[in-house]
Amino acid sequence: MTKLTMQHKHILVVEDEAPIRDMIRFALERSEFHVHEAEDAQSARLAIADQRPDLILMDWMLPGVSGAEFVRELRRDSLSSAIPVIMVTARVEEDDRVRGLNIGCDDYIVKPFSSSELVARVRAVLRRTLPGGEAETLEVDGLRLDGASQRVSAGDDPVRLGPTEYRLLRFFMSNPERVYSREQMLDRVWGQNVFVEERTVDVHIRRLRKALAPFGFDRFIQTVRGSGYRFSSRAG
Amino acid sequence: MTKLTMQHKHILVVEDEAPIRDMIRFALERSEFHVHEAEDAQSARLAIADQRPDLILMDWMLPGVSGAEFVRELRRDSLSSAIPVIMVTARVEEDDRVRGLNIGCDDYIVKPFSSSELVARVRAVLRRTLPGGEAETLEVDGLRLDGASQRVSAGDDPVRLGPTEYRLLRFFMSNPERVYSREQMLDRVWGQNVFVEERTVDVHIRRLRKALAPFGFDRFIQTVRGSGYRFSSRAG
DNA sequence: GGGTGGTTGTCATAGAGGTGTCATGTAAGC
DNA sequence: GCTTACATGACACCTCTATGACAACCACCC
Repeated sequence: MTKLTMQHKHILVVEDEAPIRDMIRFALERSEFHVHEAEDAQSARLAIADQRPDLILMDWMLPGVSGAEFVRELRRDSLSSAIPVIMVTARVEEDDRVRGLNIGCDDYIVKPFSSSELVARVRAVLRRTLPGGEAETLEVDGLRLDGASQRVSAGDDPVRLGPTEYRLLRFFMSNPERVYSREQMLDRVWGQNVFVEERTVDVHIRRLRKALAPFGFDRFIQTVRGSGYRFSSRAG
Repeated sequence: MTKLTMQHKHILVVEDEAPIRDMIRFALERSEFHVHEAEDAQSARLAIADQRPDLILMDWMLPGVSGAEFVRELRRDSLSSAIPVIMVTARVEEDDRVRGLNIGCDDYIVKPFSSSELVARVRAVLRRTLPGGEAETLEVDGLRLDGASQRVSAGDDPVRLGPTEYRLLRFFMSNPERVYSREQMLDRVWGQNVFVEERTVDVHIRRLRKALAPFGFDRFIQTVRGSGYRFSSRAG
């Protein structure tokens, strides 16, 4: 497990209104987070590539792109697909659109909010997503997932995985010995509020198993009938 | 088998102000949840024992006990320790709120809130906590049931169980040394209001015994003629 | 622009696997 | 010995999962 202090975590605030940005910065820094700022999508992209923040706090309304679109973009890129996102919305925007669309954010917070609420939600999301930061290297019995290079290998042989299978495996390896329902997996691998059939998980499980099978590692991906799946190096 | 869809989940609303209770009930029922209500801690206790809700929505300020205290109480009792709790707080109470997520509740929501925010948070929490229910690990004399991985092992050997047998064993292990009638077992293992022959319990008892027999643990499942069954590590 | 190779989500279908009920065998209590 | 209650094996039904195929989509290159 990584360091338990979530202080010193880097948070990127993407918000075009300076007063709100300041308020957020003040609240977070008082709680000992490191804060970076971006006013628009473009500078956010740079900041992400540059700083590799641990969490992104993003306004729903950005000049140019909509928040939803931007989150989708982030999720597509393997560099940023693992970074949790908290969406900031105004109360008036807070209806169907925000949560009906395919946004893959991890939580959201409604303006106006108090600084303690902000900090609490940031902490909660970090707590949920922390283990398996992203750059970490995970290894189980010769199956190695290198977060920095985004590569998976079995012994000396490389394992070819699609982006989704990679994220799925990373999720499993950072949360082993534990059953997850298809719904939970959609939340944590695909992103929250994404409208995807639950059965789609089965298909990606199969693809992951297929890629691991030549090395015998498909035995790690275990089906728990009626509940979901589990990653475990021990026998089923 | 019971359907696992999130609709039809039972939610207990613990709130002393009738208007807010009504608003919550309206919002949740429109989203096809079943709602039960309680005005204070005492009637909440009864409702929990009686209805076994899937989620509790609790006001921070209750007459008598504080919400925090009540959550702590719920977490201590094995009957309720696995039920997720969303705390409802007023904006003025926000100082306490930060502690909210450390208190043992799963999320919180600030008054005034919109019904869509309420429903979204309820759904999110249910999604996170769905499978398996209890995550705690139970062990008796080398027979181990691990809630997180939904796995049962006898010493080092895994024990293969179907879903129903797993739930049955978990029920037994968390309520040992006590006789339960077939009807009680149907209620607590199959779910209330399920139309199943009482004799079916016998069959699942047999299946459980069969799975445990290779390790000698079938002796824990004891028949009490005329009454039902009992789980006990002591001789029958 | 139009391929091209790769990835993704959905569906249809096949196939395990689990479930509830019954018929029959066996033990317990009187 | 008789009655009643439980144990057990078999079985038809049904739910859940595995798998292959496919069309839509994307990034990239010619």
